[in-house]
Amino acid sequence: MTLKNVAERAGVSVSTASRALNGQARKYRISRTTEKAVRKVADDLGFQASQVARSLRLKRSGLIGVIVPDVSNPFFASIARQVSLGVEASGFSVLLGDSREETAIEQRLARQLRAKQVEALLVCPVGVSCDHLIQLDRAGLPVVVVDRVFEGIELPCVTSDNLQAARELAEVLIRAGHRRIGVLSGVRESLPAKTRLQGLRTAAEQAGFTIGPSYVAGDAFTEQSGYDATQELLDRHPDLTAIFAMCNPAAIGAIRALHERGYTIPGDCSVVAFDDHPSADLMKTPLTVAVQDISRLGRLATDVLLERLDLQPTGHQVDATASSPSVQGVTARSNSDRWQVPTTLLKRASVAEPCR
Amino acid sequence: MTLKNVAERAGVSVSTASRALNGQARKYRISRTTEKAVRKVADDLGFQASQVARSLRLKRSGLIGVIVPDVSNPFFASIARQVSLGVEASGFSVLLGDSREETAIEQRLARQLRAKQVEALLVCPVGVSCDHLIQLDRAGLPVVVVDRVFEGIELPCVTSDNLQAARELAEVLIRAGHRRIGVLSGVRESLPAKTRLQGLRTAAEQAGFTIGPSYVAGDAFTEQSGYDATQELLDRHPDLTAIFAMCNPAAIGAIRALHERGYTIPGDCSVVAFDDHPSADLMKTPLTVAVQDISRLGRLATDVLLERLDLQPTGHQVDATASSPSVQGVTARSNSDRWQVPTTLLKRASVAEPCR
DNA sequence: GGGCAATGCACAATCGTTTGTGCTCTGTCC
DNA sequence: GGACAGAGCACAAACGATTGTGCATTGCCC
Repeated sequence: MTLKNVAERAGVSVSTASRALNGQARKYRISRTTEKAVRKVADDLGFQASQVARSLRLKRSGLIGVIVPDVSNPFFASIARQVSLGVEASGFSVLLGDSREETAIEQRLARQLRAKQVEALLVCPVGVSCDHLIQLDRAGLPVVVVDRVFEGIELPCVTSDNLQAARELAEVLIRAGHRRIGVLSGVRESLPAKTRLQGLRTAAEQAGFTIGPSYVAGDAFTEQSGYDATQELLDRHPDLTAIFAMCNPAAIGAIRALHERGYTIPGDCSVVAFDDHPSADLMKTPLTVAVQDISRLGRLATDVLLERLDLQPTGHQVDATASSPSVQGVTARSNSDRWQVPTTLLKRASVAEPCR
Repeated sequence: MTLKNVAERAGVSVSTASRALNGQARKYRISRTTEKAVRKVADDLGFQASQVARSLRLKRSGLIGVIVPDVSNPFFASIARQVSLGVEASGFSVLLGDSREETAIEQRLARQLRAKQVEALLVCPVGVSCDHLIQLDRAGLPVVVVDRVFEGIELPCVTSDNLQAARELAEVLIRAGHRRIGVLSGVRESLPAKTRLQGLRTAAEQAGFTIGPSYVAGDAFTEQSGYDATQELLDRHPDLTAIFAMCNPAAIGAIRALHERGYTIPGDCSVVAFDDHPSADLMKTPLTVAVQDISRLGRLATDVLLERLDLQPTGHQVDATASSPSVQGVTARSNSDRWQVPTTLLKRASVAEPCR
């Protein structure tokens, strides 16, 4: 079914058929009679214009690339979902890429998606570098980075308000009296990890103590890393009274490690973490957590993306504020913007006063 | 960067450049010198052939559509992931669609994806009908259905071995002595729900009792449905001693409902369910479950898809067997095939002998 | 009735590839 | 030296849409 078929069967030229179907009838003075006729034929034949041909001509693919480290992780799945739903209204579809937490794959995917002519790229980067993304952006492919931000990244970034969240989370521990707090870090060089650590340390300083480097372990946002880091911390500081996990999987790992060592939570060791778990209330150890508003994160990212494409955002206006006035000098483009989404603190039973 | 630019800069024609880059040099007697020259220029310019133009010409988009009811559900996310990883090697990308559990949206997405010229569609249908999918398939767009299968669907389907799984799960309850078993059904008309119920009933019959319709409630694979259905069942049969949930979310809903009523698990009521939960061992109520091998499900579906596209499956051979000899007569095409993946039974503390 | 505006549509170029065919050389052999 | 084979490449037609422009026809007015 091509437009040509429709045109022939309607007894008009291809151009007329095209205009009739695209609502350009008035503009090009196609008579109502002709318009209806074409429409009817198209309906009867079940005609669907080839987006490929259309893309070629219009130089607009209607495709948005989304690259995440692991789609089966609900956090990223939710983001992918929000983007998918958000851009759909504007006629876009989402091309999905799973980088399996590897920068090399991320790069390959980015190239592959570019070849498919995606009009924009939304990436949750995996590694510590994203020169390839910056290059793409410079080459004219709008890139938006979500969650795993880096410093001086020169790309529009959407994240949670990690500083504030970390501070609040830390204060829960500090007010309960904890001073020897172990930190399960995510990817060290990533901005979320750095910012959260900074938030924690700020809170500690205000309470009159510091958290030394030996109290920080781990280097990935994974359960395994949380488990290993906890073991490491407990070896180094058997007198640890609390654990501050930078993501939920790490907290799960910590719980496993603590259980293995016979520690009770929060009796022997309190635990707080970033990100909630859908059925947290049914867990043996209901964690006190800083909840990221994932769907808002996804929506915001989508809006930033659509804005960069000069399209109307999807209805829910971009309600976060660009925070940092300007990053590292460089060109004063809008792509040094940072967008932040507030988090919610959820107190649960995993924090008690230290008994040691 | 178009091929034309490359060609000009290399001092050759577009056709020569094309062939040089596509490994057709030998076939069309392009000299090695020219070939290398073209390659170099392309590299220098960072040339990437437009997949859009290429698609138009070759009538192959390199796109696979994946439609699931809810990407943020780890079950579907995992499937999407496997497909994404599996087809990537063959140069395909995945176009993602989220039907939000609504047939109307599913239909719209299917049309939209078809317009984008996807070469195949993998769908986890939401509703009770999928005529639109059958139509697409008839129209030449290969469709593969996963998980939410229907009877007489006339499309290749990939599911878990629900009959066997349900039987095993039921036997855990029956051996413990349960006879009054409440069933939290998923979408009633869906084959998974029917098959699982059948498996349960078969096991019951062998044990010499039956499960009447009043012991079955619920009509969706969701937590809410599980919660409501549990309340309903307990109202109808206060003497219920066990609950058989057809999916994990429903089981979670059941747990909530049971807790609300002050029932203990498994003291007052045992619970078994389909699908596991990643950190099930950390739950207050570790459920006995039939675990679907989701990634194998996804891989198998991908392979079936690639086979329908006449491509080599992705390495891991299609190891499940087409079970039903033939469905409902109709054309003896291969698209009446059923593929099944075995499940694993995981016994945990949620089952005890009935005390009432 | 001739001029002019408005109406209604078709022609053809274009987007960036792929690919069948045909043209021009160069060298070899008789 | 002319025929001929083969090597090496260019031409041009697709693929299926969009869109600027130009060609008819009609109606109206003076």
